[in-house]
Amino acid sequence: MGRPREFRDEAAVEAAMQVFWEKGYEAATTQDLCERTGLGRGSLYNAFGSKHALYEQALRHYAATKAEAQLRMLDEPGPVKDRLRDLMLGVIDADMADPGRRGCLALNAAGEASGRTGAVAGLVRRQFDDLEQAIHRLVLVGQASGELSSERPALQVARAFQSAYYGLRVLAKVTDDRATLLDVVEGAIAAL
Amino acid sequence: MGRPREFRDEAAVEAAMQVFWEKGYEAATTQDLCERTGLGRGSLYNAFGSKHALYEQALRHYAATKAEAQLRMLDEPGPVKDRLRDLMLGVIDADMADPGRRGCLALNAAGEASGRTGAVAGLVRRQFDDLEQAIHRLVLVGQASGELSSERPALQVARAFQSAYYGLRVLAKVTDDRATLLDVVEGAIAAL
DNA sequence: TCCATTCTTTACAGGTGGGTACATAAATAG
DNA sequence: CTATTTATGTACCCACCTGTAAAGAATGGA
Repeated sequence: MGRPREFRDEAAVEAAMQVFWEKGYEAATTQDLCERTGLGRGSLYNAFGSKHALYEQALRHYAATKAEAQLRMLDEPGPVKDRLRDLMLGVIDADMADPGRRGCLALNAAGEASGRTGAVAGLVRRQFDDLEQAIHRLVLVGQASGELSSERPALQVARAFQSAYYGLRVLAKVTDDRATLLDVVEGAIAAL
Repeated sequence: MGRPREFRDEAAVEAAMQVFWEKGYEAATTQDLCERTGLGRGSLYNAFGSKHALYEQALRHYAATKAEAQLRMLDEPGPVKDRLRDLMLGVIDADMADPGRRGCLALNAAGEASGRTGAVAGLVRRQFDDLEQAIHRLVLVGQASGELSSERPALQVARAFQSAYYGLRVLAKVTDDRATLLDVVEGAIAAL
């Protein structure tokens, strides 16, 4: 009972996520969050408790939407190499189309000192682990079908690819040269 | 003429670099900088002008010391694969020995929104380019001597390795599992 | 010795940060 | 209709942030 919320929690978290994504945790102000969510300070603190708690919610929301979409992309049919290549090409398109060069929120969180301890570190680690597992499964499929060589352990291959993936996202932040990023993609695929 | 400085500029920049490295640009306060450098606010602002200008100096200092040391490591004699492997193994040792998990300052700078525009972005880009060139030279050497296959363009190989290198540094921030990181190393070397 | 110059110290300014208190509004249960 | 519960809006707190002003301390040169 009691007075009902005038907003959807998820919509507010989505808006907050955008703020943290653009500015990072430290640089984002509670005023930014109020403006973007459309909430007054009272409502925002009543609903989420603190800036940091809202940040954690935003990271969870990112995992459940953006990161999840990436993982689903890997489950589509077709050759394993094509799926992994499409994952990287999709990232290049998305990152270069974004004028703010926000990159990956989880990766940004890992970069800030506040993201290397406590609950945030756990959320980031989980997203990294999920990606590792998804790639690992895919490599196993490729090795089973004979598309990929089975000379090296699947987990090692998966981890090397994952690493190249994060490196790609880092590079996409500082370079405007698509050719550089495409070299990374072809290099990573050739290494499978 | 005039009253002489009571400190060495480089020592102050080194101390400031440590602060930015540990906390990031946004979270570092001018008070942190004063305490760590041992300077009063007046001296600090007189010498460096602003927090942001000092940040740029710190990045330059990082490039001239830490990053430069990495590049020199690549110039030592021996097989190309060994040199590139040692680069990565050195990073694993350094990153895991660091309780603060600070990682690479340039990479951290790229993660913060303030590091994606203006002078800071340029400084970061330059460090990335320097590493790309160093690896590229090394791959060319390896291909010329026959140690590495010449099937793929040296620049592509170099860029893929560089990408894995940055991915490794990202992963080193969130995982405590050395085996994961060693997989990345072996995967990246095998891809040469 | 006196001056111009540069550095150091201290105090402070103006603004902004995250967070809270409180009065008011909107709903339900009885 | 009243009591209770929950949400909203406003006003506010106070700690802290970056940057500056001003006065005193060292230097070199005339």
